[in-house]
Amino acid sequence: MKQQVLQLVYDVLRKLQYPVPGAIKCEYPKVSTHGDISTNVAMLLAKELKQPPRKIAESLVQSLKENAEDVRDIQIAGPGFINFFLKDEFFIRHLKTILNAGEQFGKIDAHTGIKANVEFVSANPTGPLTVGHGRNAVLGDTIANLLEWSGCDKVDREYYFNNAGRQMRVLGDSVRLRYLQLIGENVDFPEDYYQGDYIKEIAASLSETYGESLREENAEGIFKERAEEAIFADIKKTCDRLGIKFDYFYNEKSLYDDGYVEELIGIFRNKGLAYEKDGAIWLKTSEMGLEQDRVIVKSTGEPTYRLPDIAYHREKFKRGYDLIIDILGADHHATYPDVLAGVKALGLDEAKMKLVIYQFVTIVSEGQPVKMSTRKANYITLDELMDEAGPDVVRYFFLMRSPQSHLNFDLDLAKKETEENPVYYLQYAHARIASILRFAISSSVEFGWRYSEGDEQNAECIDLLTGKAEIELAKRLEQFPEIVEFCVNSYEPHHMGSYLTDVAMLFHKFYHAHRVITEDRGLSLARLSLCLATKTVLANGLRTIGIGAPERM
RNA sequence: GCGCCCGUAGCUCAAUCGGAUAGAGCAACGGCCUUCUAAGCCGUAGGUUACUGGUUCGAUUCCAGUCGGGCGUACCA
Repeated sequence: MKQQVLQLVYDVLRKLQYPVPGAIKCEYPKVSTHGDISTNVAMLLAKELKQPPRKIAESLVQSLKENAEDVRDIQIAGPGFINFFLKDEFFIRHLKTILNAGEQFGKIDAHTGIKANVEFVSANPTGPLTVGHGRNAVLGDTIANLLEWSGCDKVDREYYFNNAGRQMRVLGDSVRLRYLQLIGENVDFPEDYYQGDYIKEIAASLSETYGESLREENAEGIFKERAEEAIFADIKKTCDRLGIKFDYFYNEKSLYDDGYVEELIGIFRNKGLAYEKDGAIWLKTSEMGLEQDRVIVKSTGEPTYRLPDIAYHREKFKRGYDLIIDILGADHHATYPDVLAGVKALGLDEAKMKLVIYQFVTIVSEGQPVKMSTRKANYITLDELMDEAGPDVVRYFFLMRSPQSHLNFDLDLAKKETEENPVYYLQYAHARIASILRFAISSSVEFGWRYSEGDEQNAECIDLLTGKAEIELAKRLEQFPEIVEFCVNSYEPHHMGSYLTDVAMLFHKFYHAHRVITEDRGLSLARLSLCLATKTVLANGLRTIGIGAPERM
């Protein structure tokens, strides 16, 4: 509706031959006495027209009124806001639109024709996913969901990993040493090796299968392979529990095997953007707007991470994506400018790339922050979290806050409980509606009429909804598609959570104010329409953030 | 030192990219179940938006500075 009002404003401005200011805003006022939708046009025009805003507003209102449907009144208030009061019937009749759209309600076309790639998690297979990865995983998956809801032709979820490198060598050697210990060798286990129990488990399974025959094997062979295999299986299982399925697992190694890294060095050289110094190859990032040049190949001949990173993003462009999103933790923030500069230097359109940075997660247990380190095995895994709280709660916790805000994850709260948990508030509203519908089917006969699913679609009596709680709820439901759009455009899914909480709250209020099933068939059907529309919005909204909508609780 | 993020109720966080009287959840206090789910509802209390200045009709939001916290600042990823 916001869009329609905005359009109306533009039309009237043109008609009256007023200048059209750049950033006209329409918004939902916080207070109901300020109407349903409010615009700041008059204030924006004040300077240009050299007239007081309220006077300009007055000159607009008449014309606005003549051209507006569904509008009950237009008022001028405060410093010069123009406030639109919409007819209640508009919102009530809109319930039918929601019911007709059903599972599709909230799908928008903001990204029609776009092929998107969302890269997230991307943890190397050195250990189980921890709470830190959880925020990344949930954020990435939810943004992908929202892109699908906003009309993308295709959204690929991608996991980028590296199974070469030093980290992985240490991992293999950690398994090897644990294995040797198991078969009775007296070896030291270095402190900076991977300390987690999962290493011992992998070693144990190796000793079970191969006995002592691997005594002379080196770390890079079967030890590393088995570790990678086992850990990746574990990671995928964890993601699966969270409801996350990747379309691609992209191995950094393939960039070398396919010659893309080598090719990229050649391109930079040909463009005169790379040079040798001190035995290393440098990229002239200083000429690309960055502070200093960066090494892309070390003097040892080994590339630094940024070279394959650039090659990787180049591949994403080649694969035809129009939107390339990276979900990165704040600790990786510094790596992005290099990639961006590299991509730009290649003549690719860096505007297609979007970065979503999220701040760190602090686990709080018994009031104390828990320090975590994968290597030291001092961490809480995502799986443990889900064991205690369930996937829905875990997802919700990670999505409650804006990405740029530090997230305090209260372990005791997440573990402990059910009723203190905000996510149950939403789910409860959904389950409650489901229960009412069951009741309607089974018991309406006792009230002198019969309800079966779909009857509410024909409720001509929908205009019987006139209570304050009913109107308020219907108004909020109408905004759902705009919330989807807002979330996807800002890459901030936490707004969906607050919106749904608000819908749930308005529903609970309605529930306490009005009885749904009564002897009055018309009124009952009308209220069932409202219930069903609410259920639709809750279910669809929960689907966008990947949380279940239970039929009973 | 420099760069990015943050500082809002006792606690954890919002605030529709500059709007009107800054809002939720938890915690505290007082009410509401013989009627469709009390995992709920109603009410009370809680604030100089870290601080100082600036920009304008208007600032939690933008700019400068100060204080405090987090993360970076590699020929680690």
